[in-house]
Amino acid sequence: MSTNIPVPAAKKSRRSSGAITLQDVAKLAGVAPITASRAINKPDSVSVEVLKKVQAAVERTGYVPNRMAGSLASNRSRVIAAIVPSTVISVFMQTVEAMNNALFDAGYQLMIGQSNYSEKREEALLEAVVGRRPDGIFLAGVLRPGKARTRLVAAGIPVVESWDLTQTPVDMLIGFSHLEIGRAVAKHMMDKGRKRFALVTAGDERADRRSTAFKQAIHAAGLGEVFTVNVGESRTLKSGRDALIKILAKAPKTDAIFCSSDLLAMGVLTEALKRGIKVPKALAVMGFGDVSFGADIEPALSTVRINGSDIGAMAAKYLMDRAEGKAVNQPIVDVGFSIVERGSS
Amino acid sequence: MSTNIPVPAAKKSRRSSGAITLQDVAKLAGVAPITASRAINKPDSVSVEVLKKVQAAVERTGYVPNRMAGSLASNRSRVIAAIVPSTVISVFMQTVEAMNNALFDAGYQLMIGQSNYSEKREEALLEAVVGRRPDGIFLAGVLRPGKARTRLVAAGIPVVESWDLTQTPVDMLIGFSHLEIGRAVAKHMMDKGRKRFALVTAGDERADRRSTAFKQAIHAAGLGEVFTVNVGESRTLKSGRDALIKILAKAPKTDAIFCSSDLLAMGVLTEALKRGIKVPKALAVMGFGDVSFGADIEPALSTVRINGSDIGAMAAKYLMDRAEGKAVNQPIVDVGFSIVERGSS
DNA sequence: TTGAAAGCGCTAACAA
DNA sequence: TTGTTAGCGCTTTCAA
Repeated sequence: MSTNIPVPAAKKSRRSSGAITLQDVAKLAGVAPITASRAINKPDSVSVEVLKKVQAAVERTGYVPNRMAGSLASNRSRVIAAIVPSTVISVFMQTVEAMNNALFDAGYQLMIGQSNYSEKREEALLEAVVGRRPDGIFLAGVLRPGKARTRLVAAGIPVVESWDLTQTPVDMLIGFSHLEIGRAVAKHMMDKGRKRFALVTAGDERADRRSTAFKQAIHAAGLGEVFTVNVGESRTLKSGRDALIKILAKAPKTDAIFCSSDLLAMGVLTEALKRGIKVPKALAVMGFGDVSFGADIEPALSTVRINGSDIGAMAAKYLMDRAEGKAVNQPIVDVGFSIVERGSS
Repeated sequence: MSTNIPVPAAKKSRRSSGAITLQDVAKLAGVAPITASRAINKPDSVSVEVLKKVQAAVERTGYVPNRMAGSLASNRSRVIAAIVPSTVISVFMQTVEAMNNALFDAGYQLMIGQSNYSEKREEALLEAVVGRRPDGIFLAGVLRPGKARTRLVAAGIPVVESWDLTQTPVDMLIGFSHLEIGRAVAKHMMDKGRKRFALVTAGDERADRRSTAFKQAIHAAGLGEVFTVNVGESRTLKSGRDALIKILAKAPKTDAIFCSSDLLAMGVLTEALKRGIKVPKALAVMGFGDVSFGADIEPALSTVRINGSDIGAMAAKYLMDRAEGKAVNQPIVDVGFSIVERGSS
């Protein structure tokens, strides 16, 4: 039995990958490569007859277009890159999920890089990512001035910075104010009649800003020192437990604790539970991020809610719009936050 | 002041992206493009003099190599694609994190797709991903026979399937036996003297297999029915709480519950705590996955531990080895699991 | 509606 | 060690 189906196993030339190409499909369909390309990408621009022939050829050969070649020729990769500090139990993953869903539906693909909260690594990642010529870059955070920032501006790739505000975004920005969050949490706690405050905070810049604003608001109200435990890179539940132990030892009269993440707050709750400290009666606890299960633990965790999915969906839309040459109406968006009062405060 | 630095703003040709190219760098350095390429990619293969000139030109122009063009020419993308069911609080993210770290260090990039536990979407994702010509594909799970599988085999791209075992992997496999896990958990609980069992399980195939094996082991020991709550797609802590309520209503004598995820198990623990049910005295609870904070909650969660990071690191290594033409010694690996006995069982 | 030609920016292959 | 040439597989441009 003879067949015209190209045999991928037998490489055609030294350099070829051996895979079925548009060329093969075109030959089989008896049309020019560009016509086959049109039939596949813009079926409307081609006669029904040609369309059928090409589709048959695609089916028969199992042709999968090489998007890398297409991207090179069209200067559009349909790839969006996201750079996040962490991919495990991270508040950013909701955003990534929402982006990924929106992108997939539009035929885009997501590249992901994790900086592990290291600025140096973020720069290296950015450099690597720019080399891939993505149509857009999403950053969980705001880029500090520096080489990477300069380069990103020069590259002219659409960028969405997020999860923060700045007067000088590289390009687009979808964020909220950490300063206002610190104040709002302080106000919430003071309104509840709390008098002695503590902070449990991870060592990153945004958490620092929430903490600082929190402290300032407390001081402004004349409510004295805020005992602070910095857990550094250790953003674990265990760190939250240990932090409460420290607080109990050094500032035993504390009646309200603001944690820089929900996981840390859960640690505080866990340790409080173990020691029989009544929450919220004797101690109010608030987290940050609104982890999905925070509402269902006991006591339910009060927290600061950020609509991470919204950020992701908007970022995807903005980036794709820009990739397609459309202007983005409102390139700087403050999505705000909400104080979610539940059982723990 | 005159300068030879190419101006990216002024596009050179209609088609060009306008970015600095290797050509520009080569011209500025006074060498051929291929020589500039060598200076950048294999500095050892070039004279010190040339190296310096090229580096200076790169520095001066801010050149970032276009990896897409490089990939097309060399037929090596240095991209690995990972397809996972979910990216949020998912047991797979540890694996993704480990892969991402290993890949980044070697100059690779990770594309990520989420199937949302849908087989249909997984197929679509696979098709899209193959078009990007990644050097390797990582799958969280084993691919069922079907069109996608056939196509993947035909594409000849190195593949690692994972988190499961099969006699017929597409290519490489790094997994463990869900059947043995079900048995081991049953044995663990029976050894502890438990008599009446329940299951709280999400609606996916691997969880089903653990559950079935668990039930069979219980039956084989003559210990009667296992009351089962299927939470479907709702893999939340809340579902775990609701499940315990159901169990208490329909099978109140239950003294041991095996949950298909740690989050479900935490839900069971939470509800038990609220109702004053003593864990582990009156009720033993086990989860699956060993979420990072399971050891630090109260009571600490007994679970089945999978070394997700190991899977990720191995997968990255295997895939890169294969991309570089090396053979992989042991393409099928059973990484096993361990029963982690903590406070809840 | 279809096609021919000419790249996209890089590297493999071969030659000097 | 360096360079010339010829692609990689696709799409833009221009012409019929």
